[in-house]
Amino acid sequence: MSDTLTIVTWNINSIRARIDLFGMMTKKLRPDVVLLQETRVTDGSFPLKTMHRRGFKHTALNGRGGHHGVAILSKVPLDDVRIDIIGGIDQSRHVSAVVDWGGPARLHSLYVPSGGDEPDVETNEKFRQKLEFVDGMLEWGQSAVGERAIVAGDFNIAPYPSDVWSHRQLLDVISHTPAETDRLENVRASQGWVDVVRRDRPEPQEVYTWWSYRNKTWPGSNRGRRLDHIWASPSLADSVREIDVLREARGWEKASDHVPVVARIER
Amino acid sequence: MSDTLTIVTWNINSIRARIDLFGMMTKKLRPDVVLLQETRVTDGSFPLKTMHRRGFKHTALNGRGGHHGVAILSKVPLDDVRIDIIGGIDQSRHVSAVVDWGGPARLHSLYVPSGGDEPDVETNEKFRQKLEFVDGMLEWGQSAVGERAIVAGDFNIAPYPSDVWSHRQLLDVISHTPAETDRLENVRASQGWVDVVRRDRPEPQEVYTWWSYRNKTWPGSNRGRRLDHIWASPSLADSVREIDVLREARGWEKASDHVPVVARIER
DNA sequence: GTCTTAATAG
DNA sequence: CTATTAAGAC
Repeated sequence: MSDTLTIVTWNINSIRARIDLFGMMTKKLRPDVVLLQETRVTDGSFPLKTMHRRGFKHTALNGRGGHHGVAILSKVPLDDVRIDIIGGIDQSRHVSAVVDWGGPARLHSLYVPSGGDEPDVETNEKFRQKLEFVDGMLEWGQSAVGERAIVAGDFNIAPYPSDVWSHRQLLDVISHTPAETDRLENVRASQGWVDVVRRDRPEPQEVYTWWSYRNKTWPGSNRGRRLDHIWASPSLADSVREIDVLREARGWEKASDHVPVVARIER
Repeated sequence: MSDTLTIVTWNINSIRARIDLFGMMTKKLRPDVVLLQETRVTDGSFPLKTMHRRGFKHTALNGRGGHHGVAILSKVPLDDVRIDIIGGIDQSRHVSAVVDWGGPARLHSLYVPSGGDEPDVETNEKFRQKLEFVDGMLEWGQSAVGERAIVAGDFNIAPYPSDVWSHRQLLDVISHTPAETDRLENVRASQGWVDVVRRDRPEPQEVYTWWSYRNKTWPGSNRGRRLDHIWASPSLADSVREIDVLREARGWEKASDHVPVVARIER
């Protein structure tokens, strides 16, 4: 173990269907801790043996059935595993655990609801739930930000103009509507979370972590969005360095539509 | 083209899922004509381009949707393609075509219904249909046997004691019940078809062409059955030589539960 | 487009 | 156990 702790967050879109891609990712990035979203597997069927074989001996799981599901795989010990219900939505969208890295630091794997197709809370229950989830983060994050903490995962929101391939064309598309981006930015700013990716690659740099499966938008037209995020609490933010987006993973055989995002934490 | 025409019959259990195994088979056996069953694909989605690339430029298809389906792939011209409805059961279970091999010879690819689980015509509609299909072969085969002809395929019946791993234990198991074996043997004998596999490997030699996916019966316990057959009309039988069962195919990665059966026809 | 589950078939 | 289809989710 060196003097940096390498953390990866990745919406892997089924850990079972992409267990080999998980291996390719670890070979490439050598992470100490991996925060996964959309594992799509109940805890009992999670491929723990494979993970152990690959050195991830410490795990925190929160999966249930074919949808959603989050997990933390770690080479360093995980303490005080916790599952939080955010915004009253009980759907395996959060798990966290504490690592000892220059003192305790809590790592949260977060999976915000996607929100369906129509950005209308009246007609689209899923969109309403998504907003409720982000509203729920207002209270939830208030206590989380008080620790040395990282919140990382698929937020399903691209908050800034350079987080999408076309700000104008996506203003009415779920993930980039003001109803979402305003709420998310309010959570972040009011609590003091540092969006470390944007800190190191400030606007108007384009940063994307997701490219749709539908339409062959990748890599040609590059119609991506930055849906995956790493937030650091103020007390930890200065130790977070070397942010990276593993863009090439979108081109792998049988790729996830999301790519891994990496950060390294100094001790 | 040499002086023998190599014919293979194979229940491939999805041509799309096993297109690579089809290639392995052809590399191994170098067939001129392949009679397939359980192709599980509509004609429009049949991988014709791949077949053409591999030299099978002449095809006769009868598939419709996710189940059943038969086909003939050939390196030599196919004439007078015909689809017969046998026993009134219209389920893509037959296709035939004529090759010119020392005169015209009709090759039939046949897929007899499996028959479900309970050997009871009262409670099991599928079993009733299976018996109706074999009864239908009585009339159908009468005209077929008048030509120089091969009828090959998955008959889903193991007619003789040495066609199953335990005659006694399978007497009440569909594929080896007297209701089936008596009917099939009656069709064969009354019309004069030559079961060329049994002619060359007479009882009590064990010959199996199928090993179940359920339970790991292969290769250890060798609980197989001879469900796939090659029958020759009297006028052609003497030209049929070098029967072989490609047993090793059951051990291939992602194998079909049936293995290819080969015959060579002299000109 | 790419997964999941479930039902259905073999 | 190994396929298929269909629905639903993302």
